[in-house]
Amino acid sequence: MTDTSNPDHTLPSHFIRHMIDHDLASGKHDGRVQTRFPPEPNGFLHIGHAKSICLNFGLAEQYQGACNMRFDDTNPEKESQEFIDAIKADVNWLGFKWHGEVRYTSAYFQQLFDFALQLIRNGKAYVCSLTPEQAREYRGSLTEPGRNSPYRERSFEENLELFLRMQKGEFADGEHSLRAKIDMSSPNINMRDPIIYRIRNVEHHQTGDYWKVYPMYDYAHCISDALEHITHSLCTLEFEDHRPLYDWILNNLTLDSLKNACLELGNLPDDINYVLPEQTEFARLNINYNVMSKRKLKELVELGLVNGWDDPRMPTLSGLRRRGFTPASIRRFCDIIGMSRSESIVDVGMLEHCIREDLDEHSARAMCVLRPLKVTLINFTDEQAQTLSLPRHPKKDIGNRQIQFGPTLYIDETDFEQTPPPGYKRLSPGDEVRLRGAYVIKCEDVVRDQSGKVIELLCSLDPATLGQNPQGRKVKGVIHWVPAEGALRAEVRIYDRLFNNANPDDKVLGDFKNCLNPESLQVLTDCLVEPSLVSAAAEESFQFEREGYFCVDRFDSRPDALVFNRTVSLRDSWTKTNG
RNA sequence: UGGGGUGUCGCCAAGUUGGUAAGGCAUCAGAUUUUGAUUCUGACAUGCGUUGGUUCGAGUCCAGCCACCCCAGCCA
Repeated sequence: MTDTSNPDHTLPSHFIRHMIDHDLASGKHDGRVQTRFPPEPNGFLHIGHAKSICLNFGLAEQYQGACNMRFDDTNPEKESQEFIDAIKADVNWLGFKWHGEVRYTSAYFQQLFDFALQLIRNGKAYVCSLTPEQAREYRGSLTEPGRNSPYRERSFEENLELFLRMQKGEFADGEHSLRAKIDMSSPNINMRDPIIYRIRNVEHHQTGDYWKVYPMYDYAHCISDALEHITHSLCTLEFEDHRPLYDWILNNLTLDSLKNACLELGNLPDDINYVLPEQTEFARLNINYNVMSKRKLKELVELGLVNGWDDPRMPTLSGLRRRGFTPASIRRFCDIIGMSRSESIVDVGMLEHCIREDLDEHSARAMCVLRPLKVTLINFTDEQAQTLSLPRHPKKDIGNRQIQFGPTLYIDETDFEQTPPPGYKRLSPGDEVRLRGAYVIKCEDVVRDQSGKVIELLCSLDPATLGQNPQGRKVKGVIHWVPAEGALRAEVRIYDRLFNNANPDDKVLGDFKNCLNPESLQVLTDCLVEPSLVSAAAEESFQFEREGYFCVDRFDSRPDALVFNRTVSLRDSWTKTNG
């Protein structure tokens, strides 16, 4: 990635790296680091997932280990192949390579089922026939212990028979469940005989209609980790209370059976010491002015409040991509936000900083006039027209672009002010300004329509100012422009934050949708871009000088009808302090 | 009022076995600049949720408070 051009960027230390260093020093996993990224394919990935992706894949890279890509697909009702495809595309786009083939928890359903049989045989699991409502009642509450299920002491023969019949499809959803026999009075509710298998008579996107019982996350995840010989199982804070269960499941299965299954799957080099995986939690990512929950993002999509999962205003990876964010900028962001166990809300300015940093260095410059205002040069004729050559980048030598300079051109409406405020450095009546890469011009007259709106500026040009400063006076400002001859019409989509409130999740708002920013999308259809942009490729990024960074929309832009998305504006210390 | 966590600058976040508060973002000031961009320079926590205690010395140890987050899906 572009990190190679930034030798200053060193990997920050954090508690997970410290832990791994410690494990490695003690020889715990024979010096191996095996991680995994385990999304459920029930939605699109967002920037919060990027944190996890960068962590898991990044750690594997740093320690010469490996990171598996695994779809945690134990709940067929909410999942689909569409999401699987989108997630794989996003991870690839971010630039990470997973170890071997893509894994699926569903590919372990048989092993998982066999391990359940083992638990039943050893009296560690039983079939419970309480209804969901009754089960909730028996579970107790946060402050009161639960009560044992009346089915808790069924014989193992009966449990075995019932569980087999559950899988045969003899029962309706919810009629029975398989539960781990742990402790109904545990202060940790996850340990009150958690359900590990439920009946679901539905088709699974990977396994079809073969299975009638599906394992729960807590049961499947730890075993899947063990089967893939994961050394460090990293997840977010809300799973902290699940860790005792993660360990309980693995510790109540025989180590040999786990190891053998792992060996059979080819996930364990036979000369290596088999150690069970351990779960470690980190804080999930929150960014102000954004929502990060899959449920809320899905709601925005389904209610049509945004134009799909890849709407450029969405914090999804596909949205950020379409907006013009680069994989390098997102990886960099994940690096600088750090890793800790304290819940925090990162300023969206950090993300903006990362994309500006990347695009400033790598994107070509170009000129685009968002709101065209005609300028006619009164002392310059068609015969004097010439071709100007401007560098594509102010610091890096990536060639030049050609621009026609003639007597008619366009500047931005906002670069002219009839009565300029103090400190104004643009064009105003009787004043001079430089046209970027060209001459200094002076506003001699203003043409208005009946309503008084300025529709044209008549300016004079100082022929001695091409490539050099005028004698005896200082010209304060530089503005961008586009030639009337050859400029291309373009649509430019300007995006603002999706929410007006820094914390859309705040309960006092009632609903997060109450603070949607009605002006988050502004479409400008009469923009003019310089001729060199005819050859702009889909997704290519440019800095439109003095405006910001823009990319060619990967879906809607055509050579004869260009569409640009503003990724982010330039930093601006002028409009920040003035209107 | 059960259990599990977290509290270091406006926002993130480092802080080895206690030794006298890294860095980034943002902000402010100045320099350079044919992008009010970039770049550069400088400023920005006697303070580490709070109250006590131990100590020559505490963000780091101890105790008590306070605040916030997570958990009662046959979701993940």
